[in-house]
Amino acid sequence: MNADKSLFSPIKNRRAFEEVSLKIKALIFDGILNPGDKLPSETDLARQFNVGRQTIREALRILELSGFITVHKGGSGGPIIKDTILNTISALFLDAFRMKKISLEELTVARLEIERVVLSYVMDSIDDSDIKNLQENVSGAKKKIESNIIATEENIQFHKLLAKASKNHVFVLIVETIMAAVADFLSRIGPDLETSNSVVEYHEQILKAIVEKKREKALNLLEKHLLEVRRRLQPFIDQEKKAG
Amino acid sequence: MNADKSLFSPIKNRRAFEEVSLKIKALIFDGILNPGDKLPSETDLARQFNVGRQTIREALRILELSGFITVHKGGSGGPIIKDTILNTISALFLDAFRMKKISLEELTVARLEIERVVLSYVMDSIDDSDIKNLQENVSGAKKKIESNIIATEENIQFHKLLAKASKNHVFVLIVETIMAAVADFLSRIGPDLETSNSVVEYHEQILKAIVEKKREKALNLLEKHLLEVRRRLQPFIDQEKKAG
DNA sequence: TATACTCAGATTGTCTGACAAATCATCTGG
DNA sequence: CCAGATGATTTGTCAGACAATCTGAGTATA
Repeated sequence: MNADKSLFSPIKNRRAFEEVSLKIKALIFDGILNPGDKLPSETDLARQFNVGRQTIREALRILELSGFITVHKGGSGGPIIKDTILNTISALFLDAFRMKKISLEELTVARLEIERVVLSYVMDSIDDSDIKNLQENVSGAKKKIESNIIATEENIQFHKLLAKASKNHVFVLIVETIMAAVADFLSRIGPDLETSNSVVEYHEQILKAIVEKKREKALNLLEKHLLEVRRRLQPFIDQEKKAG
Repeated sequence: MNADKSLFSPIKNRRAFEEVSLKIKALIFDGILNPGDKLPSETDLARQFNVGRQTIREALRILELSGFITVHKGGSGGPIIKDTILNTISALFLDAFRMKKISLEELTVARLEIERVVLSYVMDSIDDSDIKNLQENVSGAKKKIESNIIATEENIQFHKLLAKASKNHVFVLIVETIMAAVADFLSRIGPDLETSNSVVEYHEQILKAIVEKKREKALNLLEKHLLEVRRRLQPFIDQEKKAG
């Protein structure tokens, strides 16, 4: 029964707008269309593909949501090829988290393990530019805390910068995705100033250990930091389980 | 300059179809619409939202691509709420891989590290049903090999089943995503029968070690297996670097 | 009774034409 | 050289129409 599928592929089930979006995607994959390039206007595309404008628009919606293009209104506007496709993935993951397909506990467990791995790569691959970015992040966060302002944004960013220092796009993608979900959750519970301060202090120590090339110390600090985060989230995890 | 954004949020920059898709998404998040539920027809939705049908269609395209709904033609067809949103993420990741935003080397490195972590969780959380699935997978692959048929599909599936046994949806998602990219790559280079056979033998040994609860042995086997895979891919990694 | 066929209704898929809104490049007056 | 008006371009949206497709009920047939 499995053989049928490979022997008789569907004749032509695709809708026109799918066909169009696939064709444009193929042009991008093949390097014929490159980031920054402008696509023709909707009317032109409709004429060239010999379909209606509505069909083109639905194809553009797909390409837009997939992160391949952005669309601008007005004179000399229109669709242009984007260079960043990666960040669109986090949005979908966040949807999944919101739909409770992923629990807070699963998220924190996975985060702990993955960040540990990432940090061990960071120890070998970090460069001066990464260190500078991280230092600016921490000092910016400290400044906020001194003015009694919660530094959630910087604290999330710290982990993304760390991932970037691993020089592996897969790690970057995974961490960004996880942190997007974490940020969404934090925005709902609203962390207090004292927590935010404690987090910044951990970040500072971790960064210091990284700069001093003290591998074990950095890993231990990260683990303590994330376990501490986990401890603070525990009530919510319990609550989720009870509601589940 | 950052404050502006939070103090004065845009009045109403959203396009109508975005508004519609967000509203429907919200209904799903809030549990008012549940998987299996049917949405009204496009014409009805247009009337209820007081917009044109084209606007509704563009909103539906977004929801469809995001994995929230499927759409069926014909009588008593129309859009219905889906229950699986997770698998749509792999598709986007695959796009990123194809666009060379992610290199084969980054992918194999990340895979090695993540599968190692996942396996260590599997050792504690695996149950009889998982073991049964894995055993069926391996025996199915062996049968194929005996008939001189390459068992790529089963070999990919093995790692997904392993992730599932970790009982953590985040791990499942990450592994499925990575394996989708691996499968795409393998389909392009077409692995030979001998490689496929070697892979199946590794899987068999790994599964045996898991069942026997020999943690270290299982982890060592997995590492050897993935390093072996890496070795076989090395020519392509070099080639990619040269082309870079 | 059970099976196969037909047909009407519903729904998506697509095209065309139209107009409003937004944006940019250019021109114009100071 | 700069500020504002202006026209052209392009997206965003609506309305109406028709084809393609699917469902399900009804009907004929064995």
